Amino acid sequence: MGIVRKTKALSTVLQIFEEKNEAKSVVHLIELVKDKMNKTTVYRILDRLEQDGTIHSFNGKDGLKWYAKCEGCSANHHSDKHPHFQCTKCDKVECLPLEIKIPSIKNHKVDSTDILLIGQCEVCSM
Amino acid sequence: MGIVRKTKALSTVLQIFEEKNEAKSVVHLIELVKDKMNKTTVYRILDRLEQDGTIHSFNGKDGLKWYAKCEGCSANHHSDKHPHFQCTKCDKVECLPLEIKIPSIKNHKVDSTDILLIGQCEVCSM
DNA sequence: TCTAATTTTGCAACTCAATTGCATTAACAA
DNA sequence: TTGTTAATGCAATTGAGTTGCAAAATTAGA
Repeated sequence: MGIVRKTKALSTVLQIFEEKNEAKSVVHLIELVKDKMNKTTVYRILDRLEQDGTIHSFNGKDGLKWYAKCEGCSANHHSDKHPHFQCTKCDKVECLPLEIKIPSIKNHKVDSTDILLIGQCEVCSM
Repeated sequence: MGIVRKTKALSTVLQIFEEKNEAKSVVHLIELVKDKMNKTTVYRILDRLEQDGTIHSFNGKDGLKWYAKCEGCSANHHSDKHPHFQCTKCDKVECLPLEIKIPSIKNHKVDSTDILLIGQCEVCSM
């Protein structure tokens, strides 16, 4: 069960994802809202939003957890198979609107993929 | 600078990677050698071996750091672009001898990739 | 609108992987 | 064998993420 009640803390977090379609690390999110709510609350809201399929999570290059808004996902179906790109200079993460073909692997059942491309983003590669 | 001196602790760790070509999490490695050396030593040896290109590291599905022996890598060139597969049931990780085609991304420079496939391995999918 | 049920939050304490500083020990070149 | 310095052990620390519990906020129903 995900979101049940609409609270102030919830809309604060939701707004961050809605005003700019950009991935955010949990650490950064906590920093952004630190005057408005406790870090535990941030973790719990993110959990609930992910259960509802509103956002999806993935691991950044340093092992930190990141979240981004889902496009066309729901609680029962999560199409978070798209790859992410993280810049080594500015650390920003982008969701890439690409399908990456994963060849099937003998005797293995692949449920999900976690693909992170690491390099220099548009701004930092100039 | 990677490995300079050949110590007992070093060969203990190296032997683990050599006797079985299997990825290991740092946590598991520390457990394996806990009677022979300090965990700090394990972390430092892994660092040095990675700098030399003897092993490569990647993040497992739970954010833990894993290491595996490199095939055809050196200190200056690291061909760790191969994907890894982690089983949701037994947690084991395999290095997959596959090339995954990454389409080039406009105005981005991709230096490396971090691809983790998650599912059930040969043993656990039966 | 008021009340009761229950979800959500804040706070403090905790877990656990990973790192750091420093004194001691071990490797090895000369 | 000795001196240099890399490597190690140990204790303390960092930082992300989690947990338990009491207090506060939301919401459904009267």
